[in-house]
Amino acid sequence: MNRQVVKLFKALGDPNRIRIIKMLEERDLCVCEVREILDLSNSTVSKHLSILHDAGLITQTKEGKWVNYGLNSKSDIDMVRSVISMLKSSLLDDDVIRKDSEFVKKVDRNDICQV
Amino acid sequence: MNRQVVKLFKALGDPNRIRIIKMLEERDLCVCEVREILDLSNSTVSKHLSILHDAGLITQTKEGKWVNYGLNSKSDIDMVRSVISMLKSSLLDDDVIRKDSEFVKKVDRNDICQV
DNA sequence: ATTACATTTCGATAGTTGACGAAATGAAGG
DNA sequence: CCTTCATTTCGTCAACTATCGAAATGTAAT
Repeated sequence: MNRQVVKLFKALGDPNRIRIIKMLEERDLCVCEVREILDLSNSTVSKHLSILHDAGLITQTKEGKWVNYGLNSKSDIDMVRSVISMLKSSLLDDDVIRKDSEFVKKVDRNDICQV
Repeated sequence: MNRQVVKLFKALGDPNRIRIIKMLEERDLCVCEVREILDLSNSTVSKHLSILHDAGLITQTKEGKWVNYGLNSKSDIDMVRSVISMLKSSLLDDDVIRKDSEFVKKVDRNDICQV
């Protein structure tokens, strides 16, 4: 059967990846910004992002030495758009998610990105 | 952070559980009907159903020696209702899902349930 | 072309998951 | 209360996943 749907839900079945999706609601982010917020290694964050990308949930664009990841809100796939908009109205009262969002708003890539 | 959301997506991140959800769109089913269709052991099916139940996606009601599982379309949780209705309009063209649905329509519990 | 730094890939490892069969539990009817 | 049969729980095992650090790759500026 259709593995894309399973892949989509699998991608969302991890707390760190949900946090990433919610952070990307604020703005596009690079690997090292996400690393700083989630407090994981670069390689782990890169892997999480590639899983989300593979599921069609996020886009990936090069900008100089950075790779910007953003929500794929314009996806061709109905279910991807639905899930993204569904998540937009969820977890609004979650402390971790709220803190993450604040951090994303405040932080400047040039301050925190030094591997 | 809120583990319920993660639990929900984890529950849906398995092809057999997606098949179960889609079967339950046809009608309520007991463990051994699902076992027959998915061709898994009883214990495995029971586990899958308990994961879906734990995620709030399905209801569980005793009927004599059977336990009927059904979609929790009236859930209090927005995201559960959204996901259920989202899945209703998905995978309509999937061969496995279509075959499963046909099977569910045709089959009688009393014919197939003998462990 | 060398350095600096962001990112990805690789190899290893601990923890989780999906599967089974066997044993335990529960419910209905003799 | 004994049997039957649906279901759940338990113990085990193989496969998968999340994580890390190290090595490899990519890109910009010196």
